[in-house]
Amino acid sequence: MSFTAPKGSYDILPPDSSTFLAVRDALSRPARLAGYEYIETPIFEDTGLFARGVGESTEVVSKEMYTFDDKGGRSLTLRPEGTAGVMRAVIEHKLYAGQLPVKLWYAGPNFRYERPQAGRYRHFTQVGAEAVGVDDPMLDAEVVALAWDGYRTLGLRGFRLLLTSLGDETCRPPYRALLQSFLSNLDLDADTRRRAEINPLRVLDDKRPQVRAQLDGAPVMVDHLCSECAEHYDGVRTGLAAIGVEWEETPQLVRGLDYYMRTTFEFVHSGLGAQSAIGGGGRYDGLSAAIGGPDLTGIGWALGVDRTLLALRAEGVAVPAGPRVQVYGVPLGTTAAARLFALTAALRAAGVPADMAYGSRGLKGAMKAADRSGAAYAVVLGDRDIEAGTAQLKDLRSGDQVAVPLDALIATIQEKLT
RNA sequence: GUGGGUGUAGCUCAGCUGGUUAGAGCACCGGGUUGUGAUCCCGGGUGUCGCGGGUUCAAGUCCCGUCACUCACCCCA
Repeated sequence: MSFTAPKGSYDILPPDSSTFLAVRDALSRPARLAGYEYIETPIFEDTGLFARGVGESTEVVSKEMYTFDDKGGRSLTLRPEGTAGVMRAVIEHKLYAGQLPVKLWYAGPNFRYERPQAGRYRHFTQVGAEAVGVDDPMLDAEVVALAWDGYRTLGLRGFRLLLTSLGDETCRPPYRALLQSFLSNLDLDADTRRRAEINPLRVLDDKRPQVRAQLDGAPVMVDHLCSECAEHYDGVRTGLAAIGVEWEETPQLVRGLDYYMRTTFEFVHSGLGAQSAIGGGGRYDGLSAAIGGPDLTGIGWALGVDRTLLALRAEGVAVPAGPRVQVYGVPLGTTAAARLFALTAALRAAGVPADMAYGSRGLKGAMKAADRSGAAYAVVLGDRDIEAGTAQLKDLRSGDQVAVPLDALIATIQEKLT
């Protein structure tokens, strides 16, 4: 009997795992620099939170949730997205009672029961940011810009920002009715007809040519915004333009979660196969009230770490990984090994990433291990050296080797590494 | 949920219309050098040919089933 990672999940292994960490760090850095503070919420929540927050009509809730009963009979669900849990925490702990906006960022796994394919997993990792409690179009622009900066600083270039406004409770219902009457005159299959009933906006995003062909001239939300929404949207665009963020007006942009309204955006990349979105978000002013909280506005995004990695690979961008070991100890014999063991610990205590050869590999094997470790220097120590009170310090790049007094070794190494 | 593709060594793959001991490159291990890596030379195959059944004198190769992976539809980060 042997086991493999469950369908749709995968292991993040070295050496790629360091890139994974670096991407997660880089995507969240702009938010951290902008006053967003870290929040960590449970990976499972009350099933009702997602049903009401994300929306019963969404595919995510209706067929993609990992739901189970715990031993106490509670219905819990592995989170399919991050915003609902964060909003729940904001409400539960009354974070909105302090200064607004409440700015939060988070990172972690999410779960959706979907058929896996390139860039789509059942267990996927997102970095998220949310700004709650202030309805200012400039805040929308800030949030969008934070994601933009994250991708840019990673070295990603081939991504595009799609932007639109979904209107609000004033202008969306009449538009929705208008769209539904337009769609009712089209030749659509039963499945799509049902979708037109539940969420007609989503039909606009259909990729199939036979559907696309009929969508010319379909009414779009941005042409039917109420004056408040239109003004808000103008403010967002003015803000983005002011800081050099480039976007593409995309009226047919639709998000999969019901809570989005007004500002809505998606970052797409062409290098991932069929799954083009590497991040997305928008304004969710109705979410708090929908899950029993006060009337709180909010705007945020979630960026897919897995998909960003695919995009980086597609562009051939190398992400600088964290520091590897700098010094590697090569002992000859047990006496020397004991001395090197203590020396290695002292190097680490002095802040120098260090490792050494364990087990009886022999000198050749230990040197090989030193080479593979990526270390800049090897410290070779044998009985002969101990007698002389020195260690052999070898520069693994040049091959130069010098004898250094043992009591000056750490200082010498620190000096060479700076 | 629906459809297509692929399963041979740790990895990437070769193995022609079935034919006898299953291969290559890389990686890995050992030696050349019991005090020196990366380079070089020599040696080592580390394998349930995904799994089960069938056809055949003979199956990695053909057929059926099954599982896994993968790509796309759908959906979405």
